[in-house]
Amino acid sequence: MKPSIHTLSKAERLYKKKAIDSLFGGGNLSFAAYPFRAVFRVVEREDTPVRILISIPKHRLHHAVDRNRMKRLVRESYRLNKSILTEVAEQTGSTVDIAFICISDRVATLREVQRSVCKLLQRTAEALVKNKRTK
RNA sequence: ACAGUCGGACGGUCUGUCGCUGGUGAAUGACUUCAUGCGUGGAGCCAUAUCUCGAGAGGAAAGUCCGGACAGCAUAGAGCAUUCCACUUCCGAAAACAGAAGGAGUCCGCAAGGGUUGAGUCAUGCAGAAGAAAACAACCGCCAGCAUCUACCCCUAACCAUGUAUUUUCGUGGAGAAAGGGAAGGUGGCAGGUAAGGGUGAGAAGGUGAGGUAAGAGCUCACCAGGGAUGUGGCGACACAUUCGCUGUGCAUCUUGGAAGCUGCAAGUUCAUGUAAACUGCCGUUAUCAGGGUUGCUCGUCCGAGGCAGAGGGUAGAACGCUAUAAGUAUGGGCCAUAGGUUCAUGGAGCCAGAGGGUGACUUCUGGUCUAGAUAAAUGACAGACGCUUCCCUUCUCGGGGAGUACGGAAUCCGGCUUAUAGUCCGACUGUUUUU
RNA sequence: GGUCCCUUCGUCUAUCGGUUAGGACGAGAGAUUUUCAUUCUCUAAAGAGCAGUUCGAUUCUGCUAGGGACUA
Repeated sequence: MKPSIHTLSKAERLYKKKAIDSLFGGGNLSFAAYPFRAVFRVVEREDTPVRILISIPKHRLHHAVDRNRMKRLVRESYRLNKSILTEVAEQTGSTVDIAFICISDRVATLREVQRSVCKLLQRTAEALVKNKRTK
């Protein structure tokens, strides 16, 4: 096992404006698991199997310090648990764009964030498998 | 001891595991080029699920309230507007400011201290409600004069009573005119004087008291507040003295002096990708005016054959700007009274640039270097220990346990201001109480 | 990041520094009606917060909080 499996480089992040517009514009599937909501979309295979985006609305957490803290917690829990989704995506041979959106008004603990992110990743993986079967 | 004032400094530390950003060196891979004995080797450049090394938020990074650097555009000139500043002197590691320091006036505080600001007001306009009136006047009221009236009061003749006395007369008391005199009063009278009073208000002709007057009035005087002039002191704001009776409050406008070109790193530059030189309406096209530049307007001036508006189409990826090309420490000294910080010098090892030496690893000299540079936006997460504050148990300490450990995250860069901050430290002071 | 703007009854809004802050919709009470609706009458209800300037602040100034627009 390679030591660098829990990583998060720029290639794993979603930063192109077009991709973000299509992710939020069309009717893509979404799940909610407090304190987060996930939106995802399956596209043709590119370099990386999964690309993520984290969004903390300013009108929910006013201070920049709180937003930074929340975003870092999400990044950390995704980094430690991303194998749930990446393995499925590798098998199906497509790229998944997924966005995590904060729907909480206060800063959560690491345990809450980790539970939420794991749940969202599992449900996304299930939906991905189902989507491939229907095809 | 308690309470308080001002100024300044700090604002966690260590270990482990896993990550992020950009960088040095190595390794691997792709491409270009040179050499070639076609096996490869050298150089350049790019990349990374690799390795190594060291770096990575603040005192306010915040608010965006001032000012500057920097960038683009603009800039012959004249006039008029507009905005900002406004007690005074002075200051700088580049400059500027609404900044710092010292000083002045004024208000608050027992005090240490703190807040605040007067450019000018001659002319113009306004001032709700209340009040007679908001400064021009008018009204009520007060007052000497003139006219007129009086049933009231006083004096007096005649008259009555009484006393004295021969009588005239005289004294006392009463009564008393339509005549006379006096005093006082009246009149919705006349023509005047009235900065007292009319109690309301932020403000009522500067305030208080005395004199004065028909009544009053800085009309006069004393004291106090302000202003003008003169003199003295001060660089100055101002202060003090003398003198002049000069004196309502607030706001706006106006006037005076000074300053200001506009936009802001999403400025601006380059590469890549892509589209519509199409459509509709209006104005104009060779001699005067469509339109544009000239900071907001006008004049003037320059350009000028296309311009303006509507409705739409397309891109939004990357690089530069951009964080010096290049590091942290140890010792000693100076400065800020001290805490902490800052600066200078030196030492050895390190890095960068240039020059020189050596076949080469490398080395010598000179100069420099104290470092965040992300871009859907890194600087982190978790665990443990320590430190600090406070509480409880034990109590001489030691020790054990619980709780807390703030405000807040760079976005081109600096100098200020303002606002938010758990806790700690240093210096200079003030007041009260107790003891000596 | 930069440049600007706005906060007034429950909602939408008006206001030249000077009354008891006006209006519409909505709410409540009453009248009309057999009842409901309509209609009519009446009532309650507001200056984002804290300071400053002023005799007096919703209005002017500063700070704080919240909301919005434009800008490659």
